[in-house]
Amino acid sequence: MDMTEDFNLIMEDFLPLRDVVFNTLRRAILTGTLKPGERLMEVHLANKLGVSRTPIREAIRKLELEGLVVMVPRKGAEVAKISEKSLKDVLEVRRALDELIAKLACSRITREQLSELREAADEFEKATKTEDTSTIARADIAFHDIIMEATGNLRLKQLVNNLAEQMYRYRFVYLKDESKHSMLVKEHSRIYDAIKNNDTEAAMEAARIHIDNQEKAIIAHIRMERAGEDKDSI
Amino acid sequence: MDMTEDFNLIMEDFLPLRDVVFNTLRRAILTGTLKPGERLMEVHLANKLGVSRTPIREAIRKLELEGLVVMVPRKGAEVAKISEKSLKDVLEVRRALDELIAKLACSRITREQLSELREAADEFEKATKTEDTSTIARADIAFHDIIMEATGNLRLKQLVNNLAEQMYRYRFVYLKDESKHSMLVKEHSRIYDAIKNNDTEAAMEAARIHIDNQEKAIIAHIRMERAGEDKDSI
DNA sequence: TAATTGCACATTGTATACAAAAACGGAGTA
DNA sequence: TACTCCGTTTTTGTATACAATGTGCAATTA
Repeated sequence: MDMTEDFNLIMEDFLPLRDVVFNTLRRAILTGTLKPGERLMEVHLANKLGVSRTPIREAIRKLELEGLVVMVPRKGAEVAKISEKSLKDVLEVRRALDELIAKLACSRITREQLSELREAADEFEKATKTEDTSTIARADIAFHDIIMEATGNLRLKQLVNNLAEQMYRYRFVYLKDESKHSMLVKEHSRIYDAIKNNDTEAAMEAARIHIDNQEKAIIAHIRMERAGEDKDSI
Repeated sequence: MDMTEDFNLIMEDFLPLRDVVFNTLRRAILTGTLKPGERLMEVHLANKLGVSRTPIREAIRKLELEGLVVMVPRKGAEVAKISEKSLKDVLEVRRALDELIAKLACSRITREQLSELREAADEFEKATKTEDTSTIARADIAFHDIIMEATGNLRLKQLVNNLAEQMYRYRFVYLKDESKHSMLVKEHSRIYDAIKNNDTEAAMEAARIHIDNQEKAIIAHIRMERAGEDKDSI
């Protein structure tokens, strides 16, 4: 192999190698270091990461079930391609789940969580002033994590995390556009207000709008990206 | 080991052994042959199924990500315990997804699918007359599969399948009770009518009621089961 | 008797070896 | 040139070997 990919083992001490490899490969896929359609060859990865084939294979089994890689029989694993259709599918589900999250949060949020949420919303507004996209992204995640936590539903959390990963590489898209920042701040405020007032309908509506806007930005971005690239896979 | 579990390799020809093992173990867990908390010891399973440890381990990695087994570090895998809380979490999510399915099916179902759905509803009614629970279960699954297919959302299908598995062993509970059969038939009819008339609100409502009734039956069953058993795990 | 140490064994974690199938390439032929 | 056949190589699929860690039991000691 001529190319030297720029990823290395993510050392999380005392985790089994398979999990270390799993996290490493997952991050590489989600950040785009491993590109859609790229083959994952076991010996190659094993040499690159300095482990044997066994942990590599076990990590690939998990990535397979997570949908990040697809297996071609007797050929091995390759990074899953993300079509516009599959992204729309994901967003369709996320919309429903985000509405559920908003609804549950309304009835279950505690006083402390509510004040944390207020702070997180303020933090987000402050972050949009810094113009640093990754700071903004962190603040956005923090805000939504609090709402997620308030639902008290672990399974829901797990599912949404998994779905969120599928669109990870597009997260920055809708945060980079400064003209949208004030709108995002307003949307967060609406969500906060609705939850505070225990107004289920308003909370769900606000969550829906929030996702809709993300969807528009992401789809637009993908179309652009596709126009500039080669063919049918994004 | 003194006990002889009654499961054998499910032979699906030309699938890699790891997938055969995966299906075998999954079915064993879902049907209760492998009980919650039971340890999955690699050599034991390997001998029992007549393969080496490698496919066993790879199958376990997938079951792990699916949530059917949990790993205890340096101790190995054991069948996940299902608490009432986690089941409620699952059902809460399923309710939202089933409403989404109903909504999408309303707007996207084709003429053929609609007539298939009519037939499936009739088949279900017929099945309830046979008194054979597994026949009824099959008919129920067939009915819901058609609606699922009509949504055209693969990701949604995948998620719901996974969630459904978590409650698989309780599926029979709400189908065994004959007194509920006429109600189930009515519920299916309501769902069919709503979808046929493209009445989104009614379809979602009907789906919600359908799940609510399942939830009640399952929770009641679990409480009974728990009362008759030992301790805190179901 | 109760506690503790140490050893043997059981079990997982990781690496390697072997088998089989598919991909590749080159020689030969029309 | 285009095409096919055949062997070589690469790569996955499966099995086994080795390492490391935990667990239980017995023997020893206070």
